Amino acid sequence: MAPALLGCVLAHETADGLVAVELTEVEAYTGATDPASHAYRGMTGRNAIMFGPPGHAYVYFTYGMHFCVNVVCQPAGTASAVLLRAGRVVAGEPLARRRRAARRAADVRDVGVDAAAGVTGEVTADVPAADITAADVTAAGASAVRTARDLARGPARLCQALAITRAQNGADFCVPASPLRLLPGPGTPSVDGTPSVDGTPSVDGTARDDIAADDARRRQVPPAISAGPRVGVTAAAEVAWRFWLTGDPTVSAYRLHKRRAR
DNA sequence: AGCCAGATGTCCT
DNA sequence: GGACATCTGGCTA
Repeated sequence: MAPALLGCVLAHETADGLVAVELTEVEAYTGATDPASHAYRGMTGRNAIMFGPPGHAYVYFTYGMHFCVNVVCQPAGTASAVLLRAGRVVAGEPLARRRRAARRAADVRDVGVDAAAGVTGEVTADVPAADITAADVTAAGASAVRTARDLARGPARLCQALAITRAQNGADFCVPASPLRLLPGPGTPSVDGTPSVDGTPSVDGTARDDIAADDARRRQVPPAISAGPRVGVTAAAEVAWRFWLTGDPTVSAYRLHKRRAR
């Protein structure tokens, strides 16, 4: 299921508008046989959704501040899920950018940087990085999201960009009327390996050059899929169940898990 | 590339 | 009561 989800489009429509991402990175967790899975030790209040029917969202809260979303993949009774780790924004980029910038400004304010108070609405989306001075960065809240690639690059960033929280835990990805939907995308291979042409969503006009160039490339060459160890897990750290679109700039950086000192 | 803080839910002893 | 987490962003070197 995990590599099959690459190239599919995850869309979430809220009162603020629609944001959609093409999935570029995922991780598989098999449940009862997988020491890294939340379901490894059986059902609990948190992981109950994973034991339910497939096609639903399992959302969990971690590190005291982040949400991550999984797709439940096995029939009811068998816990198994695919973590959605990263994607490229293909619709609603301005809204995604506002959500990410708002989160960053809040973080900065919380640690007492007054400059963050001035951050509102759009950030420096079209300013070349070289033109941004250190003072500008500080004035903008030290950390405005400046590149399209980072909007959903990482599981918690993806949830921020799509406004996925605990409220979406258990949501059905496969109901056409649902605000949260999972759809075939431009990079979704057909059964014989030929990329599908139908149903290609239009990219709204604000995509950055690096993303646009990569979009153009992937329309000509079917994206290759790479596999490697999962990020941030201690148990079963060697299992290569992380899958991503080879060379895609929106794939997150690999980080070895580090245990926190007391 | 590596180290660190942040902030809280979850699950174990 | 306590360890740790399917993470991110800022900093140092």
